[in-house]
Amino acid sequence: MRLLVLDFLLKQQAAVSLNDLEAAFHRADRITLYRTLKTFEEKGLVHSIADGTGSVKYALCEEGCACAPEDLHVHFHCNICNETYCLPKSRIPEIALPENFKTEEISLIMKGTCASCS
Amino acid sequence: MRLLVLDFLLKQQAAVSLNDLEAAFHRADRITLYRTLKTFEEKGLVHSIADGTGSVKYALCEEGCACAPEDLHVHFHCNICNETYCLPKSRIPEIALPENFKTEEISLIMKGTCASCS
DNA sequence: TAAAGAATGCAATGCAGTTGCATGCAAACA
DNA sequence: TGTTTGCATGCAACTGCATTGCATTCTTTA
Repeated sequence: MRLLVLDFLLKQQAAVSLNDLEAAFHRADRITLYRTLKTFEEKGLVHSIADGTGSVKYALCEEGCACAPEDLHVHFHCNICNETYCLPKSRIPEIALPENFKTEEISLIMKGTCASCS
Repeated sequence: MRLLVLDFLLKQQAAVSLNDLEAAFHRADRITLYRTLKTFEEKGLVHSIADGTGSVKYALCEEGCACAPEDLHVHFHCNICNETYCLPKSRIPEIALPENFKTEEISLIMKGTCASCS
């Protein structure tokens, strides 16, 4: 089952939600898919993206992607096709913070129209 | 009631969730507070922040804050005190996007430790 | 004062995420 | 080879937050 999910993820251009997975594997149980994603996330295979749509998306980590602050990329949510894409080439620039603020995580979500829909 | 909520918001340093409001106004109905926030948001008085904690936070808009892409500030969520702050002085820098991607909204959430908790 | 419109409160719904428990499979071990 | 142990799967149920419908109350205005 996990192999099937991994295979499915490899074929995706966009990040997938639990619902997407469920639709693709209608024979499998929602819970199993959920736990599969959680396991993948723990092992560092995928990272989760809260794109503000209410449902968390998951995408495969790139080679050497530690999903750590120093290796963060931008996520783009298209309002037309409702897909969320990783933009590994768009790095998050350094942000000036007030004194004594320590960053552990950064999440940058852009919303608009993607290349396919414009 | 709306005046009370507005007054409460004015006193806050951090963004408030619906639960925060409910705790502060335990005499008022959750739904009323919810609709009050929605109304404020529609009118441009507050902006909503999805900080990834599962509950949406609201904060008063600054003077002249159009909450538009060109006027976006950073939000900071402290993992210790669980508060979410607006950092109006930390502007979101220009991000290089792939060809034909059009941005309409940007949301940048940083997580870590705030000044009070460090 | 009467009527119209808006605000409030109660109840109920929907959805996403999550957990507990029982079952089944498969590898490790005696 | 038979047993045991651990993990994966599936079902059911629960939680929390957001949201809507409907009835009631308040306010405004003619």
